Amino acid sequence: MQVRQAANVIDLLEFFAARGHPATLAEIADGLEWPRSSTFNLVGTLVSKGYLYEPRYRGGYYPSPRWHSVAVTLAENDPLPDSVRQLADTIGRETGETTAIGSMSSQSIMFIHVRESRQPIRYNAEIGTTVPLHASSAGRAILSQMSLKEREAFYRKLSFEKYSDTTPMSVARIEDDLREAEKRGYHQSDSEYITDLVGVAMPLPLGSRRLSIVVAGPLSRCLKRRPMIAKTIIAAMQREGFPIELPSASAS
Amino acid sequence: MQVRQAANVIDLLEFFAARGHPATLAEIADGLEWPRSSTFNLVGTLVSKGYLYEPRYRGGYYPSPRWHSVAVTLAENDPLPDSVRQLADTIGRETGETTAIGSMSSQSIMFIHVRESRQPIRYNAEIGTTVPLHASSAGRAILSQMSLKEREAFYRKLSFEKYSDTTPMSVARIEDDLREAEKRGYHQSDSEYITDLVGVAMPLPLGSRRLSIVVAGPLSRCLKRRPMIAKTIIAAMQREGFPIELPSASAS
DNA sequence: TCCCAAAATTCTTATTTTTGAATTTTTTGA
DNA sequence: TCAAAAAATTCAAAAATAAGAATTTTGGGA
Repeated sequence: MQVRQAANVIDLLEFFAARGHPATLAEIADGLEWPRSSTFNLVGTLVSKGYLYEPRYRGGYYPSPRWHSVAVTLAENDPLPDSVRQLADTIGRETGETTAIGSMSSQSIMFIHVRESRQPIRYNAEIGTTVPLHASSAGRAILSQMSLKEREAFYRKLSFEKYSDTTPMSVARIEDDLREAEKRGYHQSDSEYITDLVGVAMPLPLGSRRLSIVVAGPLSRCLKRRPMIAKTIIAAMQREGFPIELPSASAS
Repeated sequence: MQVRQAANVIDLLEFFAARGHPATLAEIADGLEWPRSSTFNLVGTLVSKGYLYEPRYRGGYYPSPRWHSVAVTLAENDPLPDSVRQLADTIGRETGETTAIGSMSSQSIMFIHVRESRQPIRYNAEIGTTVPLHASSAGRAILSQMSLKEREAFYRKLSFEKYSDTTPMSVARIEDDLREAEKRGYHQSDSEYITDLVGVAMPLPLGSRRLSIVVAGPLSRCLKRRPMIAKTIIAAMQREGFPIELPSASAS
């Protein structure tokens, strides 16, 4: 069950991030299509908590700098090593495509670092974007780091949803993909979740964290380049001292 | 009316900021004294929004780096000039007491920048801390920048709450304080809101923003030093080119 | 491999919250 | 200065949620 007002807090935060300047109650209500009275209650709660304030008298509300100080504290405690950021940056520069670091998150994989391509047509992802674990190369690069037992636990909860014609729709198909990736030496995807989107991914174990690195871009530019992109990723990983592993799909 | 689940999102965020590492559902539920099922729903909502993730498989949840990227965007759009931060730092260093920049926020004043004293006994405030507009020197330094008409609008909504023996309990008393501050050349407070806390404040108009700067510390150390602290504040403001104003309490 | 304890997840209704409409306050323009 | 419009705030019925208890799943130890 979704907690509506928790989602509303997030929507309000993103509303302000997109807007970039204060908004009155009426502007918030109109912008998010919320009833005035609901907006009034939510804003009042966040004001009383110290997370919204009125920068100018009757000039509307804006998130207080407290968000920033809390977020910095959180980020300091959950550090992604600079070497990993640099790896993504290097690979992003060399391939010219959007490059991201993925981490498992429930049924999905979440990007915890993103280096966007500058091409006019590119894969637009941001930190926090999630994609299905089983229907993406970044996801399968994480699945391949799990034991068969762990994967089976995951499959038990998985409900297959058809995002496109190429979305894998069975456990057998996913396991096949993992075996093929092992032979090939890298994970790949072709419009399984987002139409026209092609990806190449490698597992990126980091201590006990299971991460993956993925390069993704439009079909037109990337489909044929997949082997070359994989070569670029693997070369950069070796240069920077990351282990190259594609554990057997049947490993226990 | 308070929106419970909005407050819960904030509490969860601060729970993680204080904890510094991932927590399982059970740990969150115990730590915040929430029912398991409610915790389950709230965490699920934040996960689906991309604001919580599982850094390690079954290793508990942690806020995703998305908080950080959104908070940075927000902070970039609501900049407090570096000159103001430097002013607070200078004054904090020179007085040895906690120094803050206040901004109006509904019925209160919120600290949007804080430079904490390093003394073992000191005023502990953080970004986002609020204090009553009428019962603090930082607040009256903001009130003094408002026209009588605006102040009257504020007084109409004000409900007088007795925080201590010296809390001002009438409009006349507040207006008296403003007049005295005008003669004195600075605003001051003595345990009006927090017992044992003494403050000295100056208005800090910044374009159309009405800010104030306040130095606050324990009674034992600060009561007699108030004139000296005021001198330090004013000298620093003049050096750094900030206007010294104590608008008449009766200005329209 | 099985069993047990702990954690996660589901389910249902009593309770709380949401929100449309009404009211009050503030701002704008004449 | 006044009137009209816009914004903020209140309120109570309607609707959605919270959370206790039950169930299922997981991980660790024998």
